[in-house]
Amino acid sequence: MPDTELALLIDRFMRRIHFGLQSKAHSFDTVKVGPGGGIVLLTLAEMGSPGLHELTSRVARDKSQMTRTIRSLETKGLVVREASPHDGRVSLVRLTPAGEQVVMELQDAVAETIGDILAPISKSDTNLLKGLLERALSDETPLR
Amino acid sequence: MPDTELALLIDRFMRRIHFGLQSKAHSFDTVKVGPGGGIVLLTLAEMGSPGLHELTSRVARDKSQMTRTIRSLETKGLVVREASPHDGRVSLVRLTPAGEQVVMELQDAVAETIGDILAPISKSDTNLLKGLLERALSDETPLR
DNA sequence: TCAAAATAGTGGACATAGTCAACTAAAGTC
DNA sequence: GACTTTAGTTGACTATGTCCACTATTTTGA
Repeated sequence: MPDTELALLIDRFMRRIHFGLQSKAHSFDTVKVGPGGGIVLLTLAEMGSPGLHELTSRVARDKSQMTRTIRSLETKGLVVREASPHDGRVSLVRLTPAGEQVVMELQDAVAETIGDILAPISKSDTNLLKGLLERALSDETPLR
Repeated sequence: MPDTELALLIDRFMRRIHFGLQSKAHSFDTVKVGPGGGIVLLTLAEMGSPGLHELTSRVARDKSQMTRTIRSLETKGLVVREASPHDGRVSLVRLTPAGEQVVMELQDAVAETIGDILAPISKSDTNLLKGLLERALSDETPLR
C-alpha cells in the first residue's frame, strides 16, 4: 500500500499551479515578487501580523530564507517590520497598503489558475478537497 | 471566492513531504538522488519506459532540467537510455535493476512520510483525496 | 539571582532547481 | 525537397533550499 502516488499527485498539482502562474506572471507580477514572495504575501494576508518565526513555520521554509524573502519584500515596500512589544526577539511582519494591493492581484491570478486546473472536478468536490487538506494539515507541527 | 487557500494548502503539503523526507534522507537516500531524482525515479516506476519528453511533461519540469537529471541518474547506474526504434529523436528511459531497488526504498520512505502527514484523516478520506487529485489532474495538458 | 539552555532572527557559503534562449537532429507536412 | 514541428542538449543566469555559525533576547531552574 505505497502512497507514493499521492506524493506524486501533490507534486504535479504544485507544478501545474507554478507553470500556470508563471505563464501569465508578466500580466500580474508587476513588482516581481516571484513565487517565493507571492506565497509569503498570501500567507501574510491570512495571518495578519505574525512574528517571522511563526510565518516561517506556516510556509514551511527555512528561517534564513525567510529573512531574505522578507527583506526583499520590505525594500519593495510591500511589508513592514516592527519589534514586538512583548518579546524583544521577535519582529512582527505586516502588509503595507501597497502589499495588500499586490495580494489582491495575486489572489485573482491564483484563483484563475486553480480554476483552470480544477476544471475537471465540480465545485463541491473542490470544497471537499480543500476540507480534506485543511484537516490533514491542521496540526501545527513545528518543523525543526 | 478566491481559491488561494487551496494553492497555499497544496504548497504546505508539498513542503511537509519535503521536510519529512529530508529529515530522514540519510537513512534511505544512500545514492544521493535527492528530491529531483527521486521524483523522476518514482515516476519512471509508474510509466515504464517513456520518452524523455513524455516523462518531462508528466513531472512538469523543464526539459533541460530533465536532461540533466536523467544524466545524473544514468551515471549512478539507476536508469538507462536507448534510442527509440520508431522515432530517431526520442530516447527511451528505463529503470535498471539498481534503479528499481532504489525505487522500493524511496517508496517506503515516502509512504511513511505521507502516513505521518495524513495521520489526522482516515484511510478512506485518504483514498478520497487521492481520487479527487487524480481526477483533477487527469487531463494531460501539455505545458509549453 | 544568575548561569545555562532555548528561541528569534541574521549572514555566509554552498548545492540544487528553475528559466530561457540558442542550437542540432530527426520527423512530419505540403 | 524546402518548411515546420518535435525531441533533446547545452550554456548562462536566477531563484530556492540547506547548513552552520553567530548575536541578542527570553526562559528555566538550581
